[in-house]
Formats: sequence, C-alpha cells, structure tokens
Amino acid sequence: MARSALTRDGVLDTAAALVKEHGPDALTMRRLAAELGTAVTSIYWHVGNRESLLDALVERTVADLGTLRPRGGDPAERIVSVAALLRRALRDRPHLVAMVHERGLTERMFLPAQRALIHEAHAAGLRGARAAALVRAVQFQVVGHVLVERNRERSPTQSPAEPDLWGADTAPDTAAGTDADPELAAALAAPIDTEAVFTAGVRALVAGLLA
Amino acid sequence: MARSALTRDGVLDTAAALVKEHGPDALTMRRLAAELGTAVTSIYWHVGNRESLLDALVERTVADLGTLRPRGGDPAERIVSVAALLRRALRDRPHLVAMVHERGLTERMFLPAQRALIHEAHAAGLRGARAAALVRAVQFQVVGHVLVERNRERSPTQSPAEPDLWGADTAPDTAAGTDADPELAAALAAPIDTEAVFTAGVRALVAGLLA
DNA sequence: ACCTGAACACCGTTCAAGT
DNA sequence: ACCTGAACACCGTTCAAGT
Repeated sequence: MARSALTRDGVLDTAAALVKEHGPDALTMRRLAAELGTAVTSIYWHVGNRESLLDALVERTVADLGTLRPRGGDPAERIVSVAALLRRALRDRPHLVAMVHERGLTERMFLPAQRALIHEAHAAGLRGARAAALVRAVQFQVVGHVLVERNRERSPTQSPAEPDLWGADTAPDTAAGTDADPELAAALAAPIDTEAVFTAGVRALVAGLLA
Repeated sequence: MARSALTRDGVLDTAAALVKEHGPDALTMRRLAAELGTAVTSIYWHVGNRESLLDALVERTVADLGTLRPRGGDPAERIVSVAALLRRALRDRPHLVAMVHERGLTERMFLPAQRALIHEAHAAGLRGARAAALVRAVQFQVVGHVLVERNRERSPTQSPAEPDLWGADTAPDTAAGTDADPELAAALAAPIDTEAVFTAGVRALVAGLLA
C-alpha cells in the first residue's frame, strides 16, 4: 500500500485502515512501517509520534461525521434518517469513535448531526426546550443503541445465555423477577433484529416528541 | 501496600486501584510488582499473566454491580434510585466498566439492575412488553447519561466552546440551526448541572412509562 | 526535504534455579 | 508452594548520519 513517495496522508490512510480492522493496539509503529514498506523512523518525520498520529486519525473521524445528508419527505422521516446515518457512521468505525471519545471530542463529533436535528425540529414546528430535548433524546438513543448492538455482536453467545437467564425454569430469585410474566421473559429473551428495534425505537421516539 | 505474604487477592486489589486511578495502560507488570514490593515474575505465579489478571478485575467489577439495593416509598422512587445507584457505580469505575464492555460482558453486568427494575415494574402494575420497554429505556438512559457526563468532565473546555457554537452571533450556517430560536440556543449552551439533568430525566422517563 | 539504522529505555513472558 | 533474576522478543522514541 502507498508504494510510491511516503506522504502524511498515506501514513494516515494505512494507519486508519489498521485501526479500523484490528483496533488501536494493533497500530504499532513497526507494523505500520512494514505495511508502508519504509523504515520505522520515516513515519516520525511525517506525523511526529504515535500520539499525534492517533490525534490526526481522531480529527479525520470528526470530519467524517460532518458529511451527513438527511433524506425523507417530512421532518419525522428526515430525523429518522439522521439517526440511521449516525448509527451507520458510528458502527463503521467503532475503534476510531472510541478514540474520539477518549479524547473528549464526542460532543464536537456530534455537532453536524445536532445541527441537522435542530433544523428538522424547527421544520416540524418544535422550538426551544422541546427542540433541545428532541436533539438530546435522539442522540442518546443512537449512541445507546450502537453500544448495545456492538456488544451483542462481539459476544453472540452471552454468558450465561439469555434464554437461561429469562426462562421460567431457573432459580427462585429469577422467578421473583420474571416467572409470573412470560411475555416479559419472551420480550427480553428473544433473539433481536437490532436494526428493526433501532428504527422502531427511533420512529416511536420521534413520533412521541413531535406529538 | 500488601507488605506481608503475596496473595492473589492482594495482587488484584493493587491492580484494581492502579486501573481505577490511572487506567489500564498504567497497569504494567513491572509497576504492579514495584507497588507490591515483589519481583515481577512472582505475580505470574498468582494470576497467570496480564490478560487473565485483567479478566479477574472484570469479573470483580461484574460482581460489584451485583450489590444493588433500591430505596424509596413507591415503585417510581425505587426505579429512580436504581438508576441513581447504577449511575454512581458506573461513574466510580469508568476504566473497569470499559474493560467489562470490551470483553462483551456488559449485559451480564447489568443483570442485577435489570432484575431490580423488573421487580419494580411489576410492583407498579406494568407487565410484558411494557415492562421490558421500561427496563431497556432506563438502562439506556443511565448508560447514555454516564457517557455524556464522563465526556464533559474530562474535557471541561470543549473545543470550540459551546457558547460560541450555539450563540446567535456566529456563522450563517449556525444561524440556520439556532439563530431564530434563542431559547433552544440557551438550552443547549447553558452550563449543565448534570446530576439535576439526570434525575429530572429519569423521573420524567419513569413517569411517562408508568402513566 | 526526506529517509535510514543503531541505540536507549521500556514492555510482557518464559524458564531454570532457588527456598 | 512460592519466589527470584536472567534472558528473549517486543515496543516507542531519539539521534547522528546519510542523500
């Protein structure tokens, strides 16, 4: 990759790819150099050191979240589309997003999405504190959902498995929680179509907030 | 610390303290050995290696979240108290919680809180899907809030500062978002008493879900 | 202006050896 | 059963030296 002249951008590209695929720990200066086909020390000339390299990747990620184009016929649809685009963006680069968060730039990363949401809230006739509440609610919903979703994907077999946890045939103290409520047990134990849950949740939330 | 005979528990105590205060990266085997006053290699006899040491710390954290005693006169109050206790527990050990999350044990960590919430939902007469919705909603609210809160504390001076972002005197494209809505701008720009926001939010959420 | 290898101070881990 | 130091293969970083 990037066989020709070594560039700062080239270094960042390869570094970003490495982090996206294997996480920040996999980004060692020696491995990056090997990937780029240069000496380890050449990298330092272009990006300073490892820390500022990571900072640059974080800056890039924040910028990437700035390109957000809502779609849909009415404000409610467009708000849902913002949420969906945000979810997609966060899911695509979990490690980089985590790095943004570690550096305290989460709020700045969410700014473009916030602006889009404000715009749609106004278009829907919502103003002031109610518009602010909508912005925060959607943002929290998306972030929370992505966190839960990532977690589920990384450990498909929960320990202990959820059916065992919520089933009616388990220990007495479990019974106190769910035994008398099989519908609840089913709701919490069933395999989840997370994308469906996501859109349904956001749609309901938005409907409620615009009502 | 732990001057006498080296114990597995003693190693874990010191390691946990190190992680709580300085994060997992600060937990090097050599530093831990220095803190314990032993040879680096002695630690290996007690805990295997660094990875299983971290695993043990994660197990401890999951167990710590298991001691959750709701307080309050009615279900709504007790649900709010569960949320508050959960928030406190997550805030007290952010690094350890992050490690739990990385290992895909987040759901197991939240199980005791979920059981408590289910119990209170039932006590309030909520059953089935509505009870499940309450459990998830409260959990998301707490996690989302703690994430935002942590982020704010770690970077008290946001870049760019929020007043500049939401004020009426900034660039045209900002105006498109907020200029016509000073109350919204104020709501999003004002310094936040996060604890007040938290309890107010949870109270409103619970009231809405129990109504 | 850009790239290099040698060298430094770290790191986790293994292992043979002690008691 | 428990602890130790030496040694290994890593790591980020500095620096003097090359072109």
